[in-house]
Amino acid sequence: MPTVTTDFNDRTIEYEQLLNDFKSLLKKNSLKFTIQREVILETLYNSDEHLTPESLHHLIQEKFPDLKTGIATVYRTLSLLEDSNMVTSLSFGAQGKKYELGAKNHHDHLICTECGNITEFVDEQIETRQHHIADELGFKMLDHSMQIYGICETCQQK
Amino acid sequence: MPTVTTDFNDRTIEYEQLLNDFKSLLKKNSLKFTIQREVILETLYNSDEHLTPESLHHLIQEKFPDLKTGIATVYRTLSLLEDSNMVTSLSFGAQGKKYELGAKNHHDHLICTECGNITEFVDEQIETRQHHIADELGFKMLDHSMQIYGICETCQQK
DNA sequence: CTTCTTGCAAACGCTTTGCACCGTT
DNA sequence: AACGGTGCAAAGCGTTTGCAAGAAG
Repeated sequence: MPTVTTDFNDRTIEYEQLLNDFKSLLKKNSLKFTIQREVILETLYNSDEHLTPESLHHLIQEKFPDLKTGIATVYRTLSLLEDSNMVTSLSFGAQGKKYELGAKNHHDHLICTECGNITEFVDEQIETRQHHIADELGFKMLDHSMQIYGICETCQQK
Repeated sequence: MPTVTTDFNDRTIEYEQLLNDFKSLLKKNSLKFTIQREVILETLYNSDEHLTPESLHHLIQEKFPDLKTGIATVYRTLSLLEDSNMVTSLSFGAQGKKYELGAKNHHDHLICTECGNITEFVDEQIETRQHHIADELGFKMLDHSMQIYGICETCQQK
């Protein structure tokens, strides 16, 4: 073994925590831990992209062709994960949703209207204000999402 | 004529401006001004709700049953209005979009996850930060939307 | 009279569901 | 053994489109 790669270790530990959370969640609800469910979680974890159910399905078919995972299972698992707040989604009208693991740090999104790419950001001032606003208006805040739409640097140069 | 009702006058003037904008838009693109298009704009204007294409269609069928406006026309007109930035939409995954006139003052949304109702708000601090963020990340900002999800006062009491 | 618009119905694309078989517990 | 999960194909549902008839310019 070469010298320890902290990055890799961090990722590994993070993933195992995630996997354990998932297993606990399943147990708590008398649901079963299956290979398909694990592969979906793992693929989400290893992707830096925001994935559509379809693109997630494709990734899984490429990496684990033997499993023959059906798209229905991908949808069912994503719903399960979203209901338990392990993943979050962004909506795109009739074009569906894109999903990402919610275990990552919270962040908001800059979406390029030309190429569809998504850049993440966090701004503490905005986070703080959101809590103030919900309080003022009598809402019990559960979640929030913010998207800035525009043209990214790359597309501006075209 | 009775004494002037400023509220009514404001609304009327506002609507006529809107209608003129719409007519200009159509003319500029060699499109035609039809009764259906006018009725869609008017119904959007007279609604305080965020409307789905379906609910907008229902409203129109109730108020103008003789027109027999088809849902396809509602969709086509909403797309037209959205493309020209006269209306804005909120996405709800596969459940579609809700539309509102964009001519109103800009605002963000508090969405109740229990009853689905939408409360509007504006916060200048957040508006300002959004511009800063887009600038910092090299985005040419075109638009943005922010939603806070939570449980509204009414639903908390249930 | 030309061109755009409309309503209708069919097509579409993403998502959900019913079912028989299979895997986990 | 019992119970939930899976893949498949069909159904669902909101949205879009092709087309012939109709209205606007």
